Amino acid sequence: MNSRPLYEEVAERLRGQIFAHDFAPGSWLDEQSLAEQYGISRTPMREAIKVLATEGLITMKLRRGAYVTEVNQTDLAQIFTVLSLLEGEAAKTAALKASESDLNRLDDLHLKLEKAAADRDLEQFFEINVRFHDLLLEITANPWMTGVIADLRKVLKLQRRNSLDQTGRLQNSLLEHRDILKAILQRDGDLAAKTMRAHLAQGLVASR
Amino acid sequence: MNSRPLYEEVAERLRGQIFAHDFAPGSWLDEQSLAEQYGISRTPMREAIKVLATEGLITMKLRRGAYVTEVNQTDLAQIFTVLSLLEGEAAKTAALKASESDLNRLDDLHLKLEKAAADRDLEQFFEINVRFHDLLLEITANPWMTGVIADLRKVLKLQRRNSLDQTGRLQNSLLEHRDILKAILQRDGDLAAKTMRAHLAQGLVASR
DNA sequence: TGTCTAGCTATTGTATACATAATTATGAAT
DNA sequence: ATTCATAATTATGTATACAATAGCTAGACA
Repeated sequence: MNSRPLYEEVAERLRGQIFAHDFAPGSWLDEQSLAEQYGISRTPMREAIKVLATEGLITMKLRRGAYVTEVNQTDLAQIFTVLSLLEGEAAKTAALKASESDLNRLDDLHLKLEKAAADRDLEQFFEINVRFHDLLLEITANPWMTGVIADLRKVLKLQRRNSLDQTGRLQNSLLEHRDILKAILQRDGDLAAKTMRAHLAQGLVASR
Repeated sequence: MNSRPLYEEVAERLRGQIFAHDFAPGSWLDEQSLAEQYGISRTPMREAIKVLATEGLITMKLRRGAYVTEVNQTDLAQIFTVLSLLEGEAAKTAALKASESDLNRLDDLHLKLEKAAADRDLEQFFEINVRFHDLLLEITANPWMTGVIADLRKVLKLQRRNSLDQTGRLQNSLLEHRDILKAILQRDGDLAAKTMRAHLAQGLVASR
């Protein structure tokens, strides 16, 4: 009756729990008790665990089971290096090939971001922020790039405490977004890439 | 007794068969008969299939089983776009931070590449070529970048017929490698990135 | 009291059995 | 002959059962 296999739903739910830090990085995942909690058998739970392990969220130890992956500061810096490069390129591509309607959508989203910032609505700001980045990827229309970025962002979510709540980070993030949008509206690809890279570099600093 | 779980060995073996085109892209993978062929039960076979599916080599269809992923020309172009960017950056980083001993190793490898080309030893040329690219990644020392590149290269291997056997491709590839090495030895990061991107762009053209 | 060994337990790894849904085959009716 | 409905088959999805090993506990001996 379900529209998708159980192991996928389980994988998604488990992912959510890991992102929510229900399980701390490094902690052991008891597949038996997890299966009981979810009200399923071990089989789909094991398959879901394999998926998350391949994604890098979980680390398998031979005959010792599954552990939530720990990412250290070095990992974070290296991941941000790759992300900056990719999202920078996406911003550049978007600047060059966005349609007029795309630009309107970007502008519209940014307005909502400004509003969320003015309202000091962190939750909302965070969500719109993600949508802005996603829209750039949508305009870039390279599913493989989008996929790679999504994978890396997943790993980031293991560690990153919401860095926007740090003093001034929200305001700075907004300023950076303004620069990015401006560059794109001017169709200045190189500037778009540069401002995006700077934006993500700040993200790394804020995550320390 | 085994040093690693069965599903991992199965995943590796299955990957190899897919790369060897034992199963054509788009073809159905009969998990039951595969398990019989491998002399194992369906359970580890299913777990291995989940791993390859997460890697993108296999596509799951609900209640229809597993199929070898088909990549089309658009996919290839998009993947090469991302690869060029990443490997270009790796070449740049390598040019800037390689130690003298690293440079010697690169030079040494390239000499072997020249020899393989002179001998018209395609097998050898292909292998040294891969080692050269890998060495650049090793010098760059960003495991996450290396991992992303490895993932994308896996998907490429689904489709790419060995493009080096095309007339003149080997010779051109060698020339491109010369340019890359020269840029790195001169520690010209931007030129290294540029020549590497050009090299991969040619790889895409050759794969058509 | 400390340490080494033996076996015990808990958990992973693997196999088998059962349930369910999709495709194909069969047959009847128009 | 073609089409639709229904049954049979087959493969996937899920659960349970069995096997094997790593780590722990307890007991014996120094």
